Amino acid sequence: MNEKEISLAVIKRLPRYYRYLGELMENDVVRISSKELSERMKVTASQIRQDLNNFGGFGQQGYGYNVEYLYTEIGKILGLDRRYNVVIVGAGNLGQALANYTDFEKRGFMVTGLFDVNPRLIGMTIRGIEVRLVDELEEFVKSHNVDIAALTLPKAKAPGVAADLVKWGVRGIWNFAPTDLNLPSDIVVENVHLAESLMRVSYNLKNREWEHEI
Amino acid sequence: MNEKEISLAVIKRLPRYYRYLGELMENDVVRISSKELSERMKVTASQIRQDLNNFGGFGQQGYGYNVEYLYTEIGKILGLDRRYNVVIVGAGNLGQALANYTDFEKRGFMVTGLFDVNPRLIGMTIRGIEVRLVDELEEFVKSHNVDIAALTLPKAKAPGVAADLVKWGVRGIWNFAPTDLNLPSDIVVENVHLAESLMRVSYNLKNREWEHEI
DNA sequence: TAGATTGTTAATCGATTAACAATC
DNA sequence: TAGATTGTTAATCGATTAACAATC
Repeated sequence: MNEKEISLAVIKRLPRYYRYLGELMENDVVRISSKELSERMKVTASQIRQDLNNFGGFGQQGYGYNVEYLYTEIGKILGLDRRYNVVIVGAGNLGQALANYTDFEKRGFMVTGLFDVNPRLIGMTIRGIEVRLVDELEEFVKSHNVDIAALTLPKAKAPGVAADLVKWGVRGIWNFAPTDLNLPSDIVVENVHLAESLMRVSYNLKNREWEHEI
Repeated sequence: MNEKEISLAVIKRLPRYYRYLGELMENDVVRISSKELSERMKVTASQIRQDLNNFGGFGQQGYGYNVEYLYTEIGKILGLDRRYNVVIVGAGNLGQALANYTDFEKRGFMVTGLFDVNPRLIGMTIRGIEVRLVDELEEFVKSHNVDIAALTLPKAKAPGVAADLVKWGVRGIWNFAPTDLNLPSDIVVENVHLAESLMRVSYNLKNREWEHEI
C-alpha cells in the first residue's frame, strides 16, 4: 500500500483541480483535455498529467478526461468520500466564522462541538451547535469520535490544548493559532497562519512594481 | 534595484523566521547562530543562511546573528516598516473576525473600513469601525488611500468586487473567497482558501498511517 | 591567537517541462 | 483509419543541502 511517496507540491494542487472540476460540472462540461484545463488554470498540461498519474490513469488517449469521473476520483484521493467529525476549540469570532461556514459540511466535515473558556459564551448556539465549556472537551472528544480539531484560540493556549486533544485521540489538527505545534509525526497538523499570509501581501506590494521592468 | 529574483519558497519562509525571532526577543535572547535557530525551527542551518543571504549579510562570522537586528531587517524586507490601510469587504463572521484581530494592527495593518451588502449590518461597529454599505466603497477607496482589501464575501461576488477595487486604485487583494481572481500581474493577490486547507487535512489523515512503515 | 560561524560555491536532490510512443 | 491526447520517459530547471574558505 505504500507506493512512491507523493510530493507535498502535488497534494497542495489537488484541491484546486477538484475545485475547477466542480465548476466545470456545474457548467455541464462533460470532458476536458489536459491542455484546455491547463489554459483555464494557468498551469502546464504536462504538470496536470504528471500530477494525476501519481494516482492512476484517469484519462483516455484521444479523448481527454471525463469531468465527473475525475472529480469523483480526486475526491476519493482527498478523502472526501467519508464524513469527519470536527470540533472547534475557541468560540471567538474566527471559531464562530468556521462554525457558520456551510461549505465545509458539503464536503463531509461536520462541526459537532464548539468549546470556549469564556463562561459568557456558554449556552449560545451557532447553527444548532451549543457552545460548551472547555472543561467538557475531554469527555466530548472521548465519546464522540472526533477526527479533526480546529484551534481558534490564543497562541499561548494552543500547544497545551493540542497535546491534550492528541492524547484523547484526535489525529487531525487544523491550527489557526500563530504558533507551531510540536506533535508526533503521525498526527496531521495543518497550519493557517493569517498574519504570515498578510505579510506576504506587504512583501509583494513592496516588490511587485519593478517586475514590469524585467 | 532589480537584482536576482527571490523565489516564492524563500518569501514564504520569511514570516516564520520573523515570528521565531520575535519570540526569541521576548525571551531576551540577544544572539543566535543559524545552527541553533535551525534546530528550533526544524529546518537546515544551510537553508537559513542561504535564505538570508538573498537579502544581505546580516550575520557575523564566529558570532552568529544579533536577534533584534535580524528581526528588524526581516521586518523591513517584509514591508512592515510602514502602515497599510485595509478595508474588509464582507462583514459576515469571517470579516468581523479579521476586523477584531488586533495582531494585524501591531504589524501596521490598520482596518479603516468595513463594508457589506446587507443593510441590517449597517451602523454596527467593530472596534470602533462602522460597517458601511458596499455602495459607498468606491467613494471610500478613492478618498482613503486603501492599500489592501480583504475579500470575505461570497464566491460569486468576489471577482467583480476585486476588479472594481483594482480599478479604484487598490493594489493588494487578500482573497478569502473560494475562487481565483484573474487580475493584472502588477496586482498582489494572496489567496486564503480554507476549504482547500481542510482537504489537505483529510488527505493526510487518510495517508499518514502507513508512513510509519517506511 | 584559536574557535566558531558566517557567506558562498559546488554537489545533490527533486520538481517541472518537453517530447513522443502508445492507444483510444 | 486518421487525429487527438494520454501516459510516461527523458531533459531541464530550480531549490536544497553539503562543504569549506573567509573572517570575526
